[in-house]
Amino acid sequence: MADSLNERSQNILEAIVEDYITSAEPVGSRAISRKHSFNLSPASVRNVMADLEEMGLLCSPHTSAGRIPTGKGFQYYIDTLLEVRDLNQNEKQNLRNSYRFQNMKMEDVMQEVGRVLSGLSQYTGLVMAPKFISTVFRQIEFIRLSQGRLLMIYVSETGLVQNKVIEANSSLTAQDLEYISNYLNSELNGLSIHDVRIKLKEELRKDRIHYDQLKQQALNLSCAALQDEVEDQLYVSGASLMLGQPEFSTPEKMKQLVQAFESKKVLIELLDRGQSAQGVQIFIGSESSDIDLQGCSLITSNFSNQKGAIGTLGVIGPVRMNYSQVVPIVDFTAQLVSRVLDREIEQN
Amino acid sequence: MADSLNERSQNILEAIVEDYITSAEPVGSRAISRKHSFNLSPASVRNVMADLEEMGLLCSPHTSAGRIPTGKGFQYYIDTLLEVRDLNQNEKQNLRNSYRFQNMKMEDVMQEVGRVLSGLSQYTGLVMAPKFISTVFRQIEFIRLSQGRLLMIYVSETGLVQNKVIEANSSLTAQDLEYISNYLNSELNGLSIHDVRIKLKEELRKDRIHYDQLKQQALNLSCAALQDEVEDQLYVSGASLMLGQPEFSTPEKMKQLVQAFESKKVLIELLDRGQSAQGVQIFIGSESSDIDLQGCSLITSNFSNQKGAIGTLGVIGPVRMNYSQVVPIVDFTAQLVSRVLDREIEQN
DNA sequence: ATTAGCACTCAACAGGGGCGAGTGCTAATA
DNA sequence: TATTAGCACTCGCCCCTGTTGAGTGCTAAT
Repeated sequence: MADSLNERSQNILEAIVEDYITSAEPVGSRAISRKHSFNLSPASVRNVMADLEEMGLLCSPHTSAGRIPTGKGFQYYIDTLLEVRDLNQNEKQNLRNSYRFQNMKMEDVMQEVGRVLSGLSQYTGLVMAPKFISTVFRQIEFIRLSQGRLLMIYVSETGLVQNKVIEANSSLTAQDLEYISNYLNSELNGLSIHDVRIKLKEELRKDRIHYDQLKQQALNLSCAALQDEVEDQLYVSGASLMLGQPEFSTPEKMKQLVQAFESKKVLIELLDRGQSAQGVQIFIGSESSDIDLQGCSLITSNFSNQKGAIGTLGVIGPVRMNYSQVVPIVDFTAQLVSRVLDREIEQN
Repeated sequence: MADSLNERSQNILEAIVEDYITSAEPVGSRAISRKHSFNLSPASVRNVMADLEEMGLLCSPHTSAGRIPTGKGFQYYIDTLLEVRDLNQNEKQNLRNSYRFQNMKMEDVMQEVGRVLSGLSQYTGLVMAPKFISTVFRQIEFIRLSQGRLLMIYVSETGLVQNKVIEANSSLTAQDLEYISNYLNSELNGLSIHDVRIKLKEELRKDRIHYDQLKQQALNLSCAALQDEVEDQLYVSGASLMLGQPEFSTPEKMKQLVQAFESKKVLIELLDRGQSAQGVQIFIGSESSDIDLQGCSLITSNFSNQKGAIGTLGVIGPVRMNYSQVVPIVDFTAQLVSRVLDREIEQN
């Protein structure tokens, strides 16, 4: 239905959205008529604006103010009016140079990506590391802490390190632990955690009374170590940049925003929603959705290595965000990070 | 000099500080005269107040407002008037129950401590993990990533896991790496990183042309792995609680505060300053000190295990903070955490 | 030494008028 | 018939004003 807009209405809507993006203030008919050479008088523009308002694409904060785009208006703009140009070689190279991944461990790479995304966009950068369950097993080690407590260290294909403390009432010697980890490392190498879990279940079922006590132990331990879900890791960078945006200039809005960023839960849910999709995705935090992120938009893209471990990165900013600038940055960064992940994998 | 205050002045100063702590508003002579049974008229109180103002312990925001304590005033209050009562057994048990450390890895313990500190105090909780250089070596592992790149995993005595990517142009086999880590684990076990570094330097100097190629490699690798300084890990919890405090209710103050919390640098510097001291320390962010943390006070205490790895935890709140409530919490928590760290160490 | 009394100060609040940006409607125009 | 000039109207914003009330400093009396 919204596609039934004629060209003039589209042009005017586009002009309003873009003016609003730069000014953050209601846009009046006079400004549109003057700045953009439509050769239309303010009065004509007003007529079109009234139509757009009726359609729910614009609204006016009060009678004598200009119009601002509604969530729906932004949605329409993004869906049908926004043209995202690709970066040229020069810009790509600049972006590549912004990131310094040399000899960085995975956590630092994630953090660096967030920082750079935030710095380039001047909004808040988000990076969610690949979920534990989607990572590919590379190596596991057990280290004895105090009596009955082991430290498990897990390394994924891409060099992501996880550790966990597990209870183990039996007293295993250092040799036992070495044997166990060797056994697991040879058995589980190259499987995703998801597949690891399936395999472990099978093995445990098959060998209820295992001939080899130590192998039995190994299965038990790895079950304890790899079964539970691991909290998602989310890196938030440049949260304070959002506080500079006029839409969040009141103390209440600020507090709300900082709370939302701090708990991370809402953000993770939002990022999860885009995990199945490909390419850049845009979420508009309209009035309907989460209260915590009212007035925010999210531009995300997934990154992944060839083995399928998927993470998400993106930028969160005000709805009134410079989409045409940020979208290509997010897009290309996701590609870059995917390549970095693959670099970690041993070529054979 | 400030100690030359007579008893009445002290009482009045104390009353003002405590009123101000609960109300966050300038305290007038009338209120003091009425609420606290000094049997003094407002006029007499005013005379004393004028003296205290002259001494720099109080100030008035404007002529017709009450008085508020200056930084110096708070300092005096803390140094000579504040009585910190110990927690009774009941309260200690409650505090113990607030923390659930079972089967938590170190990072999670740190985070949990921050969360609970923040929750109990209703201010912002800070935890700085023991510095890398002060930790005691327990185990090191090397995992091959791609061609020429190794992942080093280091575990400290208390189960703190660090990892790092290092360049290694030589091509070492898995067996080589195992040999190397075994060698290092036996050589370096129980030494602090500080001592490890000294030992490595010595060894390298001694065996410039080492008879054993692999041992030489081991020394080189561990040098690369353990030489650099590692970024301090700081956990900040409940930053948004600070934004609810009236002293940070303006947008500018909020932004400033969030920025300071986000960069962490200022906080780390501040926490570092207290690392050498014992027991609870209080820093008042007076006008003179860091601009970023104006209006903030910091209550910290160090925690450590028997081997000497030192970390710091604490609470940051407005200068107008409830010291008598928060100080014992910070104190006892530090003791608790120290005990948890020791629990990790193998008893032999 | 303490206190009652009094004049004074000043932030906070509410009301009112002018300004200006912007709108909707209507009638004239190409 | 689509466009536009003109005009009355709306309403947020700003500035000025007067009032209120909490609190002070000073002085003289106790």
